[in-house]
Amino acid sequence: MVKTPSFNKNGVIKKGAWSEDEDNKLRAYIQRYGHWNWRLLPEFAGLSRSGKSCRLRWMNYLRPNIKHGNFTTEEEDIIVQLHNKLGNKWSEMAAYLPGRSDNEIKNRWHTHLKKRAQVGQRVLEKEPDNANNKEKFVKISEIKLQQPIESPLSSSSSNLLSYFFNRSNSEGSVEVRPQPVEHTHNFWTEPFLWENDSIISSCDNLFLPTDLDYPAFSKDMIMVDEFLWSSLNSFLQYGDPFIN
DNA sequence: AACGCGGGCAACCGCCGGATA
DNA sequence: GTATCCGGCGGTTGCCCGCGT
Repeated sequence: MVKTPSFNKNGVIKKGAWSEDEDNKLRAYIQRYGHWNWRLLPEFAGLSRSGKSCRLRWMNYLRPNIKHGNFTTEEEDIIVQLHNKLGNKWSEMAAYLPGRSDNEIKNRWHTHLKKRAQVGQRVLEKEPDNANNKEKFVKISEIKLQQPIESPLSSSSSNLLSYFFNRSNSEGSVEVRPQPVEHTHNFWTEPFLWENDSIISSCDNLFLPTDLDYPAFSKDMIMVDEFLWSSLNSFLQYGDPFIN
């Protein structure tokens, strides 16, 4: 965690690295209510951050199934190949690399792969007939890309819902509606403000698998994760926040 | 041991496009 | 048609850390 100065003073938007406490607040809030409006979210979640900052933190670091750490050789090869085809379309590339955020891919490109690609290009220009080089780059270009994965995690709440319902319909229309969690707070009448850290830490467990009846027909629906379920749950409990 | 430097990465900034009133 | 809001995206910044001298 990068240390940074804190500017959290009465109404001042805080910038810089996120603390563990802030992460917990954001995670707990989104797991429970989803991200219905990024701009208003920090106020309800008790965070002195901009909505954009919250969104970025969630997308790049906190959301479930996000991968951190070293890229595999295969992932790097895919990035190089995708960059050849797409250019700097980091978000599109991210669709091909499950668990990797566009920011992470972009960083990886700038810190490692850009140089590698430039060196490779120079070698090819200098020694165009070198069989080994040709073989190497042909090999990379032949990597069979998977179809981009439609990631519900990078979509809006409403898209999440349509994703969910489309999937369930196409899977045979099994009744899979999760059981709503008993909320102790009413989202629309009560700001979601934390009173102390003990509450925050306990809220990490707000959304346990036992709160819902997971569908048995599709294992990967579970992987769609708690966030989708919580969004759906909020929808079922409170209706569409954009209509009400 | 102290210092400088560059790499790595998280986070910010500004712009753009879509949706809505 | 226009203004406004919001989310998303890509470029950029700035801080930390490890390594070399």
